[in-house]
Amino acid sequence: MDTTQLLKGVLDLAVLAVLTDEDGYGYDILRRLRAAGLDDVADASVYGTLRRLFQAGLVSAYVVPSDEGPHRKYYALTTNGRDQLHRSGKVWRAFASTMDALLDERGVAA
Amino acid sequence: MDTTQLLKGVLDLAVLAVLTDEDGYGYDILRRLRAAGLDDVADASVYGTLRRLFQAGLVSAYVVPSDEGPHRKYYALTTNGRDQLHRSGKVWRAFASTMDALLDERGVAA
DNA sequence: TGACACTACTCCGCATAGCGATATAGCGTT
DNA sequence: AACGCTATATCGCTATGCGGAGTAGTGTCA
Repeated sequence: MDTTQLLKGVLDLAVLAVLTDEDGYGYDILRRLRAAGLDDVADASVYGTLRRLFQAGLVSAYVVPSDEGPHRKYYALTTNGRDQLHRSGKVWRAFASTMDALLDERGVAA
Repeated sequence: MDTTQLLKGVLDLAVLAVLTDEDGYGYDILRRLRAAGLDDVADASVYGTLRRLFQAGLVSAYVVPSDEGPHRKYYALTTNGRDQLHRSGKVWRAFASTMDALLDERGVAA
């Protein structure tokens, strides 16, 4: 199968999570996600996600000029974003447990 | 957020998995999924998934008349379906581990 | 100088897939 | 007759990740 479909609904969560490390700009967040093992994330997906999170008030944004390239648009978690992160985290854990149990009981092992 | 998005790409896997129990028809598969904890699965999603799995050759189908209602369209795993189930299972486990690690390292606990 | 590569962001349009609504239909219960 | 449960199918909507193209700034290397 395609990991593309698995990302649906989870990318928001992953982006919020890596932003707990420290504020970050799109391209950097992309690198953090890939470093975390989400190799197949496309850049357009991250930028799109950040725009949605911003519109939802889960992250704030500020632009910083850079010496070594184009300007950077930094994003930071808002209080709402932090709350949402923990809510979504719980939902994800519950969902993953359900799936794991479903597979375990039927001998679909890793 | 919505468990709807989390289901993307996983419903195929879940349907294949519950079919290892025994052959099943759509409505029954829906009940098995809900019994397994996937409460929010909609019937249309299951029927759509079964049609796709059938077209992909992962399940076979046969119709059985019923004494207690409308006819039932039974689906059974094919060899390809069984192979796919284990492949998809591995992909899912790997993906879930990646996400868990990403969340764990940032203190996003359940 | 020109070609290229990496960084960094944006926009357009596509594809996938789950869902709500609706329709059809058989059966049992009230 | 009306309702509800079982059972399937179809239509169109929607969300969201992605590919591709474009725009820029910087540095490298021949």
